[in-house]
Amino acid sequence: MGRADAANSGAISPPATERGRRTRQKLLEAATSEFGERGFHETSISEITRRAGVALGSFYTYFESKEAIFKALVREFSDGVRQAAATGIEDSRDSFEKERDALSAFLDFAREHKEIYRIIDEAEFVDPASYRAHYENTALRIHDRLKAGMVSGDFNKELEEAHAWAVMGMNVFLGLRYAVWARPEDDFEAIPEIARSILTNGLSAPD
Amino acid sequence: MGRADAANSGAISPPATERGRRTRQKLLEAATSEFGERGFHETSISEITRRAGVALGSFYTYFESKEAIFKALVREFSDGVRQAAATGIEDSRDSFEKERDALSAFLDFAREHKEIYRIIDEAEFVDPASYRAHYENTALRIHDRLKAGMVSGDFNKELEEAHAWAVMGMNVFLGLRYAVWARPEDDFEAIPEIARSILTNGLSAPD
Amino acid sequence: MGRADAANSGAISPPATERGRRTRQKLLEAATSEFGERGFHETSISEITRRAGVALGSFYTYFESKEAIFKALVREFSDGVRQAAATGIEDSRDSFEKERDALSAFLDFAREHKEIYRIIDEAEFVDPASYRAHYENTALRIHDRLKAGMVSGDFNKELEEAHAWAVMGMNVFLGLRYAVWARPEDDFEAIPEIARSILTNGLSAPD
Amino acid sequence: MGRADAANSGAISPPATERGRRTRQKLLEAATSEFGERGFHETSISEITRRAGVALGSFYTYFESKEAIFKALVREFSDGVRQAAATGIEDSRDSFEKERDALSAFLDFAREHKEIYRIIDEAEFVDPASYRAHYENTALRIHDRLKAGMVSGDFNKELEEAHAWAVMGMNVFLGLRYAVWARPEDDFEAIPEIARSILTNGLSAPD
DNA sequence: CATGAATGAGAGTTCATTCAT
DNA sequence: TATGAATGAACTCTCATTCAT
Repeated sequence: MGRADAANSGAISPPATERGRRTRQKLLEAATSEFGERGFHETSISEITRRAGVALGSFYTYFESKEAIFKALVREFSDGVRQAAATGIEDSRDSFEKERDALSAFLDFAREHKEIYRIIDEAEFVDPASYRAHYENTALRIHDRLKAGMVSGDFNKELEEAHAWAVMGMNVFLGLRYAVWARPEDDFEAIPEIARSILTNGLSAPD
Repeated sequence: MGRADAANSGAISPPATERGRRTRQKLLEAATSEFGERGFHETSISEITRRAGVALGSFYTYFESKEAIFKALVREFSDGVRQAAATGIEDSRDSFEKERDALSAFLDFAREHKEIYRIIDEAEFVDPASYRAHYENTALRIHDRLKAGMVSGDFNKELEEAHAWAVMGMNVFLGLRYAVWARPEDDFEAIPEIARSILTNGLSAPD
Repeated sequence: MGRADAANSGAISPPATERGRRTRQKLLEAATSEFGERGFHETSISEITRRAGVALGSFYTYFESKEAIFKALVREFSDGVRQAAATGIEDSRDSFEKERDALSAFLDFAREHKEIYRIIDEAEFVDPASYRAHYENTALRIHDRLKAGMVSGDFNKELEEAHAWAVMGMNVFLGLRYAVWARPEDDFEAIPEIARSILTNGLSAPD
Repeated sequence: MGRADAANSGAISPPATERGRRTRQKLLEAATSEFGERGFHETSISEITRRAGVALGSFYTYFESKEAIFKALVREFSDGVRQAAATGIEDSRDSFEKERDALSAFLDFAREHKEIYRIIDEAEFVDPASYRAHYENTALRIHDRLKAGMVSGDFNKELEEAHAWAVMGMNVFLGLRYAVWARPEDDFEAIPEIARSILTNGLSAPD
């Protein structure tokens, strides 16, 4: 495979010079903004290059196609989410705190990178494989945390994949509402704790 | 309203004949399939009309634009979800059952109308207002059920809007995984009960 | 020729009923307004029928094509101009008055039928033969008046076709400026007299 | 201005290379011929590019739309008329000769650029503002000449705007008849002198 | 590496006209 | 006569991609 890739005539090698690296980076940043603001189909390569301040033709020095730069961004954001969560739970003291802190880190990430929703969501149409991979990988990681919590005794022993998807869905929609569609009156700091209480007690009234 | 509509010269009036009604319906069905299979941007009007078995120009007898038929479908599906849930909870005996049954009805609906995810999700890009309206309205309805459950004593008195979004996110992602991305080995009948247990006890291990 | 026309399968016969006559008239009036406001190409048959309050298909009961109704209007206006001028000079006492009164009648006609310029001018593109015929016929009539004035001794004996075109151009542009593009501050009643003075003395300073 | 233009993302910047300048010029020439022969609505962009020998898409590298290239041509011709007249009267010895020579230059220009009538006349429908501007500016320039003739004592002191429009109309229609619709038997060289005689003595018989 | 002109397939949309009712 | 649905050719415009400089 390595050789096959090298043989792939249209393949693009990483920039060899510092100047090239900077140009590539400017393109990625411009694409993030444009895709985030207008979406994939409403964005043209020429808008990306204009925003990046480079010539139209230069785009193809760094990316094979419009899809290619989009995929690169999806991967970048997918990684960003993973890392944010991983870092966020380093100091958590139990499994419930872990889930709360993972959500909290995710919300922070989403607030700083508002484009993430539009880019990952649009992957459903532009690059379905990335889209599915992102959510399946995320679910796997959550599932792993659930398993750890089962072992530690915090969580019910019967949890399965569906629980991981339920937690993920909760997180994603809380992010949609309180990061992307945040309103001035929202107390967004309270959200992670709300999620934790749901995972701890569900919605039940106290006995 | 009547006059304003009449003044809008390019506006489209509902079909005046039975034949017209049938043609419009055929177009809606063809569009559902095409948008569901290929997505909005990969679908051309001519594919829709070919599938519907009418001439290209006939499309514009019934819809102002590609966006317009898409919006009509989003509204239709958004309504379908609402109705499915409403019907599904008619016989539920308590608030927890209501949530379980609503999810169950939604999963059934999604399994029958696999296109719904692609169409509603793509609304984020094609018609953001519908997309947001769909989720905000759905959250409102869930919130209303939560309030009813608080009054009835089933639910914790502290539930708020965020809880509704959490429940909605859980449902949406369970639908994504177990209706849209269902695998043969899945026991999808068990899903609603899993959701109910989360809402009842969270993920906690029994005391 | 009469028979040949009758044999022409697509040919349209004059309305047989009073109702038909009224519908045809409504179409002509609607077309006058639409062509006058938007021009030939920006006007669609459906706008004409909507304005006339009849069904789209009914248009073809009365006119063979969009060009056909346009031609009918050009002819109507061309005739209107001819008649207005003819009536306007009935009481004129000499050849100079005749020209003044013809212009005056034309200006009145154009003020009442503002659409005339757009319709006759657009004939240059829609039906060049009518356009040319209109101006050549008008020039011929003016030329005839010039000849009469030469015979009566009012006019210089050397006048020829070019003089007729010059007079016509003067009239047409005075109409453009003082009927179609009239400004509130204009003293449009003075215009015919100005034209007469030009035809009488040119622009020369008095000796 | 610079910044405003740059901000207008879809705006078209002047060709940066010599090759670009040539392509733009070829398009203008092809458009002149096509609009002149068929008119604006009967001409398609693809006919223009075919005649220019460039690809369809290249059109939009240089012009924003079919209207845009048309406007550019109207401006060009409007300018051409102005210049032709200005040059034509450089050696005229009095005000009457000036008018004669201006007309003569205009007739020459129109004979060399037969498209001018169709293009300027069609502006009435394609870009009414240019059409009106062309004639109002032309009338202003004629009016200025009339004023100069009043000061010099050649012309009657009472001349006003209407006289300018009358002169312009005369010229335009003499051009229509003797440049655009010229006939073999016409003595077109005599036309400017005829116009001069009208401006000198009107149509009156000599005393 | 950078530039920007050139390409052309492909899309959405319009609308004059026809025709079954 | 009147209706309005149906037709499909034709058009303008977009834009990802290529390539000569």
